[in-house]
Amino acid sequence: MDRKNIPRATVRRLSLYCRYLAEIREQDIEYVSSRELGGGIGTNAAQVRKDLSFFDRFGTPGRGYPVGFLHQRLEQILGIDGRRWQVAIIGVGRLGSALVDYGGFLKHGFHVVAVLDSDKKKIGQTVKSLTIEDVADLKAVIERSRVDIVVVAVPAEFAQRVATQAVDAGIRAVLNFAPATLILPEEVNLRHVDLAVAMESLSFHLIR
Amino acid sequence: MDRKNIPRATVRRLSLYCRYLAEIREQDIEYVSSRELGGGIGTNAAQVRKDLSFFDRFGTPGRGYPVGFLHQRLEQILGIDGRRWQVAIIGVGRLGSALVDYGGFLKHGFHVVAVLDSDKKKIGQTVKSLTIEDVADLKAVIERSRVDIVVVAVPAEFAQRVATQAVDAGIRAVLNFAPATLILPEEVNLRHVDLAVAMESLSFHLIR
DNA sequence: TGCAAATAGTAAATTATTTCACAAACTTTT
DNA sequence: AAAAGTTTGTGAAATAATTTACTATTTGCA
Repeated sequence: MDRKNIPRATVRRLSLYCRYLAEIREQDIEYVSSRELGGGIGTNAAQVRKDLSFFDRFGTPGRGYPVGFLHQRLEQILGIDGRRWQVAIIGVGRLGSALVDYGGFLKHGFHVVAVLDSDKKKIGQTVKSLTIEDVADLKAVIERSRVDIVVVAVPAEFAQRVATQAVDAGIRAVLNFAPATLILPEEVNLRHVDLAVAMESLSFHLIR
Repeated sequence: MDRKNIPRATVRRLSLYCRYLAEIREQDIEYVSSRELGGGIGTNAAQVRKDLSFFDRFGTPGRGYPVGFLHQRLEQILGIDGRRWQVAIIGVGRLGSALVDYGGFLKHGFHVVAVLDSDKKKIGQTVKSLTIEDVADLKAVIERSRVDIVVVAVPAEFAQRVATQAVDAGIRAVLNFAPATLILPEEVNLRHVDLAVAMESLSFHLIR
């Protein structure tokens, strides 16, 4: 696989291509053109070809891309082929618990292996057969359960603290749901799922 | 306010600046430099100045930006100043219900005024003093409740259908939580909050 | 087999976004 | 009141991402 700098937008689209391919694979479609594939995720043929060209030559001129093969290769490229990512969710509020049994997790090789909170009343209870642990023991939990990815679902004011603790415990990938900007070392992979930002962007465009 | 084409990334950052300003405003800080403001959201001073320069000259050389004033102006620019956006949530599964009483909504002028589902067992029940309505009545609900923004929180296979119905009923802004690409007319504002894409992007970078 | 149609791959052009660099404006100090 | 120190706003430069345009393959059919 490639060392080149892949645009972040390209990586995002790879996920979307992959999802679309899974769908049409179900329908036993064998080949798909860059035009169809682009149309399926709301972009164009040139973008598809450029995105894929970062990795390999997957297609056949005159025919398009072999659906099954490309799907498989994209799963490899995305690191969701057979691999098993261990996820810890910090913060078992409404959102946190919704995430624990979010079906999409398991389907793509992401396994929730630990759930943590700071609320003494919640610690010890179980969610989906996982015992809620004390966030004070974060480092121990991360090591014991070999966590790869930490999901931050705590209130904004605690988000930076738990994220920093997770990184100190060796975590290299963080998905943040808290409405807060996290400042973490460069080398840590950080993604935000920010409802407020999305809503405000809609608001911004609606009034124009 | 301006007609120019504002980069999407700039709009995203405006939200973050706004949030950061709200925080330091609480601490009665009166001025903030572009450097501090950038640092606060993980970008740099030049980016801050360029972003703000799309709209107006807010700062004072040698001093920085007046916190309260800039915060207020950004709220205006984002359309979250006193205005009241009416939101309908379609799909009252785990995620949908988590969203209904997501505090951050109300705080920024977004009011959930309707909740819909297709499940006969859920229709008629109440969530946060809202009666769950039949998604078959979507158009009527949107008109009656003067909905501005529709949040799609249904399973992927139904997402396109309800989104299209919402647009047909006059909706111009959609926030999609379903793991599906929605194809909607250009002029409709569409944002995705896509957990799978975020996780896969982390996975992609972790294996490199 | 040969020819028309379709489509991938890619270099170059274009467009968009970010960063640089510096003059002008303002504050603070002496 | 002048000098020194900050920090903004902004054109220009640099970088990044997308789109265009064209070549080369491959298919499918006569």
